[in-house]
Amino acid sequence: MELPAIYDPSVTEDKWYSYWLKHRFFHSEPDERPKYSVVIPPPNVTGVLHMGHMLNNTIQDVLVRRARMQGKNTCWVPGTDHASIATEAKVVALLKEKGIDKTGISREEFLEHAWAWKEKHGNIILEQLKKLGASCDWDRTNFTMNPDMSRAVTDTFVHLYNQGLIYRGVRMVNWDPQGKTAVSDEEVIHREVNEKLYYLRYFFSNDGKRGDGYLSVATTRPETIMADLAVCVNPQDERYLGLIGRKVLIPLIDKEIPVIADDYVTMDFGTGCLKITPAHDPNDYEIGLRHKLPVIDIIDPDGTLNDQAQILVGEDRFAARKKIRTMLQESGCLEKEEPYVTQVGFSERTDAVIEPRLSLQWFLKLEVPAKKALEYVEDGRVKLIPDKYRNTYRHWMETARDWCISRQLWWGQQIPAWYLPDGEVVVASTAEEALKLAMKKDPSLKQEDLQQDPDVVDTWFSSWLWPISVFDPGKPGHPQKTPNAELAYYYPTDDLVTAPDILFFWVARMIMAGEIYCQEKPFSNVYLTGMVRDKLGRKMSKSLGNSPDPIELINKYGADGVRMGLMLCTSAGNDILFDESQVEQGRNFCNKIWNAYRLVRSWKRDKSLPLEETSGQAIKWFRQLLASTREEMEDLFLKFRLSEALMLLYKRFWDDFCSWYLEIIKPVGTGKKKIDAATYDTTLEFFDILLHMLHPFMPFITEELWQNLYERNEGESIMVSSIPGTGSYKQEELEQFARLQELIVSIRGLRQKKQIPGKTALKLYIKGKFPENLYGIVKRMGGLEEVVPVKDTPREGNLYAFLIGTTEFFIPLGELLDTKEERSKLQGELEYYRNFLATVEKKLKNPNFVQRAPEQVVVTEQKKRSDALAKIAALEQQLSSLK
RNA sequence: GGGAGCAUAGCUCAGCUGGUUUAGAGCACCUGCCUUACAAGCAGGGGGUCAUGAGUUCGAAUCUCUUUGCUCCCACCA
Repeated sequence: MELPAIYDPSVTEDKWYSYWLKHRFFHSEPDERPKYSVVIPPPNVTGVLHMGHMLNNTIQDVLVRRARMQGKNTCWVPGTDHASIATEAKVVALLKEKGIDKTGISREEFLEHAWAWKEKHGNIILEQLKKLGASCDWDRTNFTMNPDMSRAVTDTFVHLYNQGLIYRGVRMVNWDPQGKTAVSDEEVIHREVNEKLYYLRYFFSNDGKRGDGYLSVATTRPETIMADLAVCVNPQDERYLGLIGRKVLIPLIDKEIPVIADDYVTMDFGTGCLKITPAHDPNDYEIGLRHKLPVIDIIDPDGTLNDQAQILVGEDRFAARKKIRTMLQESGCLEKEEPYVTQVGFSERTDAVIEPRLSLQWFLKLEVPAKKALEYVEDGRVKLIPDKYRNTYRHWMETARDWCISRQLWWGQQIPAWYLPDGEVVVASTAEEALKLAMKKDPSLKQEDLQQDPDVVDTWFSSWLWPISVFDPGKPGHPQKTPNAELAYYYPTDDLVTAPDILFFWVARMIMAGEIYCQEKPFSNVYLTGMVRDKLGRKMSKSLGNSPDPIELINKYGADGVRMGLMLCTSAGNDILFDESQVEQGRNFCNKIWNAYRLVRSWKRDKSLPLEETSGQAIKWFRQLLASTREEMEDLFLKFRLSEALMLLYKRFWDDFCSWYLEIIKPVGTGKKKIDAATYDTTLEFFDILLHMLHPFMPFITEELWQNLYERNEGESIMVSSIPGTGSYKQEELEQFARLQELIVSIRGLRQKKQIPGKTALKLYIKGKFPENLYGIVKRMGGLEEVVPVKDTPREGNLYAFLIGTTEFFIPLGELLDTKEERSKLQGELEYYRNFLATVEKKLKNPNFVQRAPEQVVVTEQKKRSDALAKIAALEQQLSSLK
């Protein structure tokens, strides 16, 4: 078979992916084998694959493929999330382009558009994952708004309501004026913003007219003054003691409001006077409650001022701020303004400035679930990787406030609550059941008398059920129900791979749902990936244009190359600085593997040839190296140190297998490609093992070569084949070989330095310990004609001398030896070892050290001393023989 | 404002339950090579007072504290 010198991923990747699909290797059904299950963090159905997905899904695929090769019944469940607010925003924008206003169409019409859009774009991201090689069980592809998934959400709502965990109430919520919906605390992102602090004059009231004197009140939100209901000072504040109870006038509208006192106010901030606006500030709301103030809401859901404001009606809150500033100035009520840096909340999804807003919403009590979910992590039933996230996790779980779960949107699961004409509410899974409940209160009621709550639940209220409902959608909402066979087999899942920014949104809540409905964790390990940034450490964003298109990268470098590039620079929890050069390294590695295979394939197996000593020794060494590598790999995977595992394989393949093993055994001489059968067979076996170890990281090229390695039948695949055994290893023998390598590197270095061509054969004397059965390899790799063991330093002149461990080596160089240079080299080394000896002896002469240090450490130091002494003696002798 | 984490070679990182010679890897870099597997390659090589200052210790990259510089999380003092 003639193979091209350059590996071309484009001819293999699609071929093998279709092959895997055709033979349903990704599909899993419960059986008697041990299972390994993973649920994908469902990407937004509107989403397009970005580098974060690439990283995340590569990691999952590596874990999944490795488990599968270990013989586990492996199930990776894929799917997408309906992402209510993000998707709804997209659909609204899309309709707007078509000239359709959401407010002008019915809920049903809107949902039709939304579903149509989902059908058209919803699978893009999953198709992209296939390009990456993701071995998901596509038969199980799910969607958080599939009917049975939605049913699970509804049942959960009903169950938790009946448990008294869900309640409805008026609360100050985070309002997104762009999405026109409430959002949870976690969906608000605080950013520092340069604003102004305005100092406003609230004149004392003289029967509703401006009296003498005023209170100066500092605020960042002058547009809300019309909703003021008091000015508040600290009761301890001597400046204002006599003023409590007096009335002041709101600037511009001259409305009379009282001066009240509350401990909340800090005396040394601003002027010590705080305007109280209960409708538009959470703290003011609390103060308002304490002082029984009414509430005046002047801002509409879309962020514009309403009639209640009296002035600037219809203006957007920020436009109103600008205008009111001018008006205040003109009326003499703006005392001064100063620059002020403050934290402003933005909506995670729409980036609109969050407006605190009083509204009637549904809440889920988190206190008890959070406490239980904390225990899972604290006692190690759920492990976070890296461990540092335990602190943040604990902090959040200890301070979690009730979760606002209602959203004023249409795209999502509608809240299963029905209102009776008298305003009473019934909560039930279906309209019929709701009617039954309602009729218990009033038998005359009919279906049309009931009004379903128009809101939907938060997306996370569906995704927190994901690891349960993908297996058994009937289980959420029904803690007593016996789990179906799937849930019983696959749950809890093994590993979850996700980003730390949704640790609370999602991970914590899945643990809560797991506890509530299964009394069991949803997964054992949570591997938290870092964020993918560009090489300058900046976040990848569309506006910066620094985010590469993953599909283009795959087309350019191959999926294996991209996977390797990502995996090389990922350590759990640390952000990864992505640079295309890493992907290039991945591609180069593919090419290396490819060419190693080409070399092996170019040989002719010849049964009549005997096994050469050099090959025998190389085989013995490499077999042990593989055994020790597998042991290391086990350990690295256990600790989720995936980049290190890959780097280890990279070095084993490139440095050890290619540069040493293959170079030692490869047939030499022109045109001669014959190789003895034993070496040939063993080399294929080694190749087989290496391909197996590499496969989780680089599935395509390994499958391609594995298929070629031996005769294969249709239906076979590396991904479901077992790894050949490697046996045991002896550490001393590996170390011995490492010294052999060091010797050869020294000889090559000498050649390089002295410009001795490879063809010029050299002679080597060995004084000291060095196994004779490795002479052959030394000769071959070092280009030597003779290796001579000696008892004493040879008498021969012009010897180039060097040390490895305590063994001395000499190479006669004749004219080439520069005695002066040689002497200074030896003297340099001598100085080094003398200094070294000095530090060691300093330690050993220190009675404190000898007394207090552990015996083993002292022994090591003594060994260091004797070694150094031996080396110094050797060097001195070499030096004297130079003269 | 509170909390957490990080700082080791030009870059990305490992080492951090203190003691395996005087700190490692990959990439990048430098030198020499188109040696019929691979120039996406081969061979060789240089490069770090482990951010700072102090302390604990016989001994510190590793433990404690100080300073500086980044990063993240939490927190609604107008």
